[in-house]
Amino acid sequence: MTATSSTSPKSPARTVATKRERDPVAAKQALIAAAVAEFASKGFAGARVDEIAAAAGVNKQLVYHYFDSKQGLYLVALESVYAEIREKEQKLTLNELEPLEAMKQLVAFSFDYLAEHPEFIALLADENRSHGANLHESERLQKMHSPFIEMLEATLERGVAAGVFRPDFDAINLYISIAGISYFFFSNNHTLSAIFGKALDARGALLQRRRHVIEFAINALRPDKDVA
Amino acid sequence: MTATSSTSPKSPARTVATKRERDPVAAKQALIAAAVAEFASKGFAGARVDEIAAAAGVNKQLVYHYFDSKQGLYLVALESVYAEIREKEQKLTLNELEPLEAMKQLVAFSFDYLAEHPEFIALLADENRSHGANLHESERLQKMHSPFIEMLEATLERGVAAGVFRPDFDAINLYISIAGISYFFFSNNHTLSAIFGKALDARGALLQRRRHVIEFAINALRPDKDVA
Amino acid sequence: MTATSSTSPKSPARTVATKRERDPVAAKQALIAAAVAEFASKGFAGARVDEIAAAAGVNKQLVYHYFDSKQGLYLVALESVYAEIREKEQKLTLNELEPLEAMKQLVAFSFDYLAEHPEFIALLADENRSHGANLHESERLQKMHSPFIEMLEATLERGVAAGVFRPDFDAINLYISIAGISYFFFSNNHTLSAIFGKALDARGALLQRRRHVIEFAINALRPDKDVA
Amino acid sequence: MTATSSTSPKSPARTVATKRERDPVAAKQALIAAAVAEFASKGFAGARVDEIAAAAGVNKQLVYHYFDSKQGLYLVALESVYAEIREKEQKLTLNELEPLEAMKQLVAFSFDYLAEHPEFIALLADENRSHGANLHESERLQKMHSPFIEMLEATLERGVAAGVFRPDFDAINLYISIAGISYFFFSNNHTLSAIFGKALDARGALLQRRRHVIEFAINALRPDKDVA
DNA sequence: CATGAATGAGCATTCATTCAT
DNA sequence: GATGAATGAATGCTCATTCAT
Repeated sequence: MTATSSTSPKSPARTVATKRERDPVAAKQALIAAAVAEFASKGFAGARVDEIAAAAGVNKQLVYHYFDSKQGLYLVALESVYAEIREKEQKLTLNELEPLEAMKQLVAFSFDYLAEHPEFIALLADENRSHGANLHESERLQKMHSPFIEMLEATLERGVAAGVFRPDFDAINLYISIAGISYFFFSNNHTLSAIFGKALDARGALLQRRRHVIEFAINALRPDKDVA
Repeated sequence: MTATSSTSPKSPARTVATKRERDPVAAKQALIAAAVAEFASKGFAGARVDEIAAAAGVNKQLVYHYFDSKQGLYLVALESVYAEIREKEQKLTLNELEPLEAMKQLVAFSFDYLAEHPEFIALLADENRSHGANLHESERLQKMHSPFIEMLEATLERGVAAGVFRPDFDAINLYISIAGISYFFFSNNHTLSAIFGKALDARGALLQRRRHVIEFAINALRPDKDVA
Repeated sequence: MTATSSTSPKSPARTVATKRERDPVAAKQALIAAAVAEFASKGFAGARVDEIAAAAGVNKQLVYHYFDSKQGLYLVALESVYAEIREKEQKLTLNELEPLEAMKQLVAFSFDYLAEHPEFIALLADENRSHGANLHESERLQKMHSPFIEMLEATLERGVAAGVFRPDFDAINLYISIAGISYFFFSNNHTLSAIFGKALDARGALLQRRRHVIEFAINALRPDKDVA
Repeated sequence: MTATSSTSPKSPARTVATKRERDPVAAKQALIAAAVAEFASKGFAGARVDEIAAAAGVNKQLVYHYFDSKQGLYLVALESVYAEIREKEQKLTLNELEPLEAMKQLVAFSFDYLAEHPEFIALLADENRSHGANLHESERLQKMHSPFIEMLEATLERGVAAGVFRPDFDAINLYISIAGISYFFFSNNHTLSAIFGKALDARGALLQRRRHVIEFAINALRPDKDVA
């Protein structure tokens, strides 16, 4: 990666002293990206600082320079995956859609995001095994409130008002249920495939699951009857 | 746990107690129990053979004597937690209940089991991070077919026939959805608590979730309308 | 090996109580044979008691029962290979041959024995690395005087008297030289093969070496001149 | 040995001495020297990485840093002893001597080198027990062709041409014989001493053997007769 | 900032040996 | 005697982290 190229070792005029041969920001980003990948595939304990540095193409010392410790790097990696999903969530604009369609998009989004970000799931799993210790430590993470839950709440209310959603569900439980039907499929894809003897990571199974998830969630939300 | 059971010192007065109750089966069980706990709380890579042996109250070498390697012990630990849930599943007798009630019990069971067995979730998570590698290796695990899915299928069919369940869902997707709404709540309890700023592991939150889960699932299963 | 067969567990009359289900002598022999092989191929430190017992088809405990320790077994193994060569040496009857022919046979014997007993060389090498520690410990080994050296001495004297051997060599130095030209070829066969890029363990190389060895030794022994 | 050399503390007054002289080359050399000694006296399997590092006065991890594994260190140790003898051999200049004298020097050299380098013998022995496995692996070792054999061949040819050596011996066999009469004396010094009840490692025995070795070899090389 | 060297604590695993049955 | 269980002291090797340049 960030190779040693970058020419000009001793340029006659070192105008900008702050920016030397390497780009600190790029190095940092490379480390975080490598960390996310390594922590996701090996877990915190299984991940190796050496390999993260090597994968990022930087010296191991930089890890300690920038992040103090393996733990520190893990924290930033965690923040980075959270930041990314929050950013994606921001882009959802549902207020103009009618409740049913908006809800479908929310369900679809939570499915699609997980489908494309297995590292998010892996990091979450490790974080939960350690009782969310890092989450509690990070102030930044605390502040990254999810707009998703608010959109969901707004959409839910609109739908209830419009009579297309049943009023029994609170937003948090609904969120967990909607996320859960997608999350479990991805988080446990391998064990489920083994148990059912069916390749649930195949393209077909994925698309089929996506349809089911939306249908299942929407149906659960439907009001009891269209009482006359 | 630490096999302190083992009643009956045989002779009422044993002047010099044998240093250790020589009981291979107990030692093995103690190791497995300790392994389940350690692997669940630290993950495979984070778990320490030393600590497992210490927790089991046996010599570390016995791990290798009985299980060949840390990996071997992990495999048996995994099998043991699977065996336990399969055993519990066997005890469910739903054929005499009417479909709706049977389905409620299935949903409740999948919630209650996870509530009481956080180590099951933790081991599953680690296993999925490694792409179910151990699951694939173990023949015993392959043979531990879940009766749950069959019960679910039978119940689903009965309910569809009786007109109380919609016919659109296949059993596998339904299973994943039902399991998912419970699983995600427990597997991600800590991160969810942090995000929502709400103690989701509190007794009240648990009971409330349980009610929601059943209601959500049952509702999703309801047929489209009671068309006249 | 020494299988569990051996029938008749509870014969009505256990006349000979000393000989039970197994044959202690056979077990001991099997252990020694296995030990010779294992120690020869792995060295003392590299040899594994477990594997020796397994190869002998007996329980590991027997090693300690019969030989006290790994070291004890090694000692007996060493004695056994010495005993074997001494026994073979005993069978040489050279007094009736004329000195030259007798000497040729001595040289040939020392070559042939080594050719057929690589384990002897291997054990000697390990023993010498540890400064012959075991040799010094064993009284039995001390007593196993080699008849070879005496035969050599007698033959040498006869030849000198007959004018066919030069008188300058003492028997011990001669013995070492004769043994050395064969021993080095076998003991260092692999490194020599590597250095010379030639398979010195091939049948042809062996026969050629045998001829050379005899010729070289006999020639060295020839008196200075047939001075008139 | 323990790299205490390293003169020059540069600045005359260094208030706080650096904890350890940071000198990779010295550390490496110290490790190799310690490895040669340890492997020679204990064999590969008996040698302890801990003790090698301790003897070299460096951290154990450096073994793995520089040599990857115990095996890797062993290989380098082996290469180092080979390199040393090759270097010594290079210094022999025999072309100007007459064949007989040159041959005497060759024989004497092969005796003297072994006399002074018991570790060479010990490492060779272990290497041969493992069928020269390491020798085959090392490219560097393959390339360290011995000039000795070529000198021997040249000297032999010159002597044959001059009529002072018999023409029957090929250089390889001759090399093995010459090396063998010295090697065996040293390699098996302890067992020979035990068998003969004579301290063959004593100064006197050594000198006497040296004389014998030269005489024996030269005599073996003499042509059949000074035929008139 | 960058780099290789160095450290120390720890980790899975091995092994000769002993114990209990 | 025979067997599996058990032990404790290692043993080769790893890893996060720090140092020196």
